[in-house]
Amino acid sequence: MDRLDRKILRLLQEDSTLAVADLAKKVGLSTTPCWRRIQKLEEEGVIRKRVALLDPAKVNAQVTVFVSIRTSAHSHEWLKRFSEVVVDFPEVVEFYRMSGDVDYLLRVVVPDIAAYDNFYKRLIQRIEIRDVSSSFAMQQIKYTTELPLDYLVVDGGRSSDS
Amino acid sequence: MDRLDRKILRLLQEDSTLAVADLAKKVGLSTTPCWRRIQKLEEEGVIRKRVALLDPAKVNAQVTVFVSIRTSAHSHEWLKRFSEVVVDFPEVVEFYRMSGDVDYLLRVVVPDIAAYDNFYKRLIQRIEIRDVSSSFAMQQIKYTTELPLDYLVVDGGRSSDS
DNA sequence: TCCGTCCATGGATCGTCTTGATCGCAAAAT
DNA sequence: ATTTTGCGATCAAGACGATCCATGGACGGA
Repeated sequence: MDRLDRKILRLLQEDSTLAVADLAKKVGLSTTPCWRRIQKLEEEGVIRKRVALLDPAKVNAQVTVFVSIRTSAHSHEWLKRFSEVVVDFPEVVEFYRMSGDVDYLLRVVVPDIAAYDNFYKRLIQRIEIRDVSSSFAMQQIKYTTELPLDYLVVDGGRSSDS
Repeated sequence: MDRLDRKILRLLQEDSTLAVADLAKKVGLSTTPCWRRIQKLEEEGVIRKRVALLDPAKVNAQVTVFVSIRTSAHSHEWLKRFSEVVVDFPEVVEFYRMSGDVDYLLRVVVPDIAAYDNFYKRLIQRIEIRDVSSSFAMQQIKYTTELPLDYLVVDGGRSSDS
């Protein structure tokens, strides 16, 4: 994993439709070794998958709600079922177990407040939850799937190269 | 926008490397009209872009921190500068303006707590912020870039088809 | 010096994309 | 009832990119 791999990852995170030849040119390699590096990154699982990102507004899923859940002392069974139920909802796009005050945090995506209410009802109908609190996002100022590559350990030192 | 478009979107959200011919087969079309639909969805901006998703652990960015920011009455200038500064950090992968108690919510991705501390210092060094509170995620139970397509308005009624 | 690793280059093959043309069906319009 | 219109199916063909192989050269370490 060196500076060149990092460049490749940076570019593919932005646009995975780039042709290998173009990618190679930008990275400063010829196509064959560039192609091999991509293969390796995929084999190693550094590149997990390639997906299409949709416009939330265009698919009528423009409202984000963060749902904080507190759950004082529950059985292992409950936790298991809780996870399964939550993960099943396509509206739940992120789901974290947290430290501190809140136990679980969900990011839920819906068209509007009415749809969120409906989602909420369906959720608490499928599993009993103690303490729930919802916060609505007014605006999504940044959303990216690009992970920072600054922390990658490269063998050639920490060149913070483009 | 009909049931077939929805199927196409569903599949491309999962895996954008699917060949048009295979996609067409799964959708129940022949390749040419399927290809034309994909083009249209891209022109219309329903499909925003195609990207590679990386494994957070493999790029040393496995820790998620949610940062809640409260900011009692600030100037428009401050808000503008605040947004610019925050968006600039590659560690900030999501950034929302919220309703209710918290004013802004960030999702920050770093390798460990030490790196978060460093990030935090760099942030408050670049802009003065009143009230900040950080919550660490212990576990990422679900993370998907797939938006729910159940709310899409299709002309052929609400067939909740595969 | 010798070896191993990595790159550049060129070429060959193969699959896929992309486009155009034509035909047929079915629903909507007149 | 007939026409129009809007898909989709099918066929065909050229362009393009991915993939793989073989060769030769540069560089650093043992």
